[in-house]
Amino acid sequence: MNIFYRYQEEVVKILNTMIAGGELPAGLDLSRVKVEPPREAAHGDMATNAAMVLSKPAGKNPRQLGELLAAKLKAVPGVAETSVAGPGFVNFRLQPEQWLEIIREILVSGIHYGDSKMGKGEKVNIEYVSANPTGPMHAGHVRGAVIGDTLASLLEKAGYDVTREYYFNDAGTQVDVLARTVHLRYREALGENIGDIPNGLYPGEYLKDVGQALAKFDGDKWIGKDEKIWMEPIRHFAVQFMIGMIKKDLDLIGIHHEVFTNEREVVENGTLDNVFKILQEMDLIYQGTLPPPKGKEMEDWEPTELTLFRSSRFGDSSDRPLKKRDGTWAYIMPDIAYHYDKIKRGYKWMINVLGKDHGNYLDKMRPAVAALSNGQAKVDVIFNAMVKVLKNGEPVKLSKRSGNIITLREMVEEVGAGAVRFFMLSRTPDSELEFDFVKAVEQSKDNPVFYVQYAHARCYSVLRNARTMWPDIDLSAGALAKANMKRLASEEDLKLVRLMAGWPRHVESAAEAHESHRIAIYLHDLASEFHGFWNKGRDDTTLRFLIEQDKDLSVARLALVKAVATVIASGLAVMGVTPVEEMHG
RNA sequence: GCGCCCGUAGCUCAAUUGGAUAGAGUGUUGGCCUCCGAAGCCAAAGGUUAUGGGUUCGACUCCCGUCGGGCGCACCA
Repeated sequence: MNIFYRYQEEVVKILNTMIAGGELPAGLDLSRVKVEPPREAAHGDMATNAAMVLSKPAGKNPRQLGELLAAKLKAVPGVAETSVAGPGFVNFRLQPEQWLEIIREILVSGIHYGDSKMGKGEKVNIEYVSANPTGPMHAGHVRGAVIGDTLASLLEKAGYDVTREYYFNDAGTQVDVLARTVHLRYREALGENIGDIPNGLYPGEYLKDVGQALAKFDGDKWIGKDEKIWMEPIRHFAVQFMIGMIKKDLDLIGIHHEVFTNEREVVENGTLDNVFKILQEMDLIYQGTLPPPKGKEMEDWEPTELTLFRSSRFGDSSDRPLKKRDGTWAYIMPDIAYHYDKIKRGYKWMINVLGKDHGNYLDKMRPAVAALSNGQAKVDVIFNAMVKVLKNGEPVKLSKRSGNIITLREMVEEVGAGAVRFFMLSRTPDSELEFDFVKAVEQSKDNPVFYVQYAHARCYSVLRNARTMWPDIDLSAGALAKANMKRLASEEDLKLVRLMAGWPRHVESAAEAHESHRIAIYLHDLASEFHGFWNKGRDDTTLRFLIEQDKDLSVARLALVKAVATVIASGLAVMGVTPVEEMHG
């Protein structure tokens, strides 16, 4: 259990005793009482807001209440000293052993340090990538892919039951275009001179592979036939091929979805009709005419009676059409049906990672999900902004082979999967990101991937040197956990430990906010603290990790170093980045 | 015009979801290698958090207005 909760419980226990003893009025709401690390380390190890939160309902001066609480808190085992500060914060320090215990916990838990039960095993569905199967993965897809995949890992670490899902549209006009292009490439594969790819078809040369595969598979059976005959089989063939290609691309950055759902299936298996019926039975469907959009000049607007969904009952700005005027389904209908399918599969949260240009997707889905789940399920959408791909500050030249895009494969081959993933998480999703091929492999502190990896490698460097110094030393986590941690008495030691003690809190708050990029920020902080410690050892020999004359202290420091490496590895694991034990090059 | 997102150091971005003196990197200035990896570290400097109100013990964070930017705006995917 995370150490802050432990002391939060102690604080609540004290408050309850005070209520029982009449020092505080009964019926106080203690849910807002928190124990957190103070912003300034100088204030203490932990701080509680209890006195400030309760002063009004308890009718007491916050400082006085704080003094009362501080006095009682001081008697709690493990607490070294307490004080009241500012508007009524109760700050307290723990006995160093309390902190040092964290090192043992990290060593024993390994990469699972920071795992939480916050999610209570609730089912969460994260849908990401979801690119249409018409081409290879490219720069435009990578960011959402990494954000979604990392969020999935993060939520798993926080105790949710996560499904990684990919939804692709194989029912729209784009896949028909794909089929036509593939037919052309197929004729080419069979020796025909097709000339330039006509406008409106996909120019990328990657479709040559599909054409060739089709030629090998079906021979010349589609030559000279009418489109009506070959459209469906070739579309199917091409879509399957592209999905296979996308899976291979995603594998390059370690992304593996568990469930692939296609739109055609949702339509053909009747889910869509079923959902419409359900909405009708709920009396949420009617025939009506919407007012024109406010203020916008619509030259072609004319009042039309459409089949409408009463989404405004669920917070939407207006009702929405589910059928076009010709009676066919509006485009949001399959999406609604798909979400209904997810609801039926038991998800409490449905998270969707989309590009910023999808604007009001959330507004459209939320009412439908609220209606269809009876308010039980929630949708969230993470919108991510564009990635600008640069090389030394200059826009990267586009590749002909892939159809004038920068493919994921090129990115990974040039800088490695770890750097790609780390960079994609280095900013909040909604801000634009520059991905520079040169910077991503630069070996300096400007490069956050390098900086964090370097800290990890340095840890292992220390461990290697320890073995040189004491060839028979046992560096296993189990052995190091038995080190004499009390020797870690310097402020530098404790700063690192406190930071690592906060890892479980970061995991939980990042998971709750659905913000995977915070992991990268935390790791950067930790790496920075470690590099700082390392350099202090240059001036002050008592702060070296390895001190030949003092093996007892050295072993304790080795435990600390191993713990740092473990927490970094734990964070990188969430990000899907492999930690390195040595830098090379 | 309506809705959503955003506005933080010269630049690129954080800020433990309402906490105490708003932090990193870059750029500028000055230091640190007989020493576990200087691929790094330390120090100085840089701010009325776009702006005006409000909510409360306390606001970058929540609410309202204004200014500025991005995206989306009946039935097109």
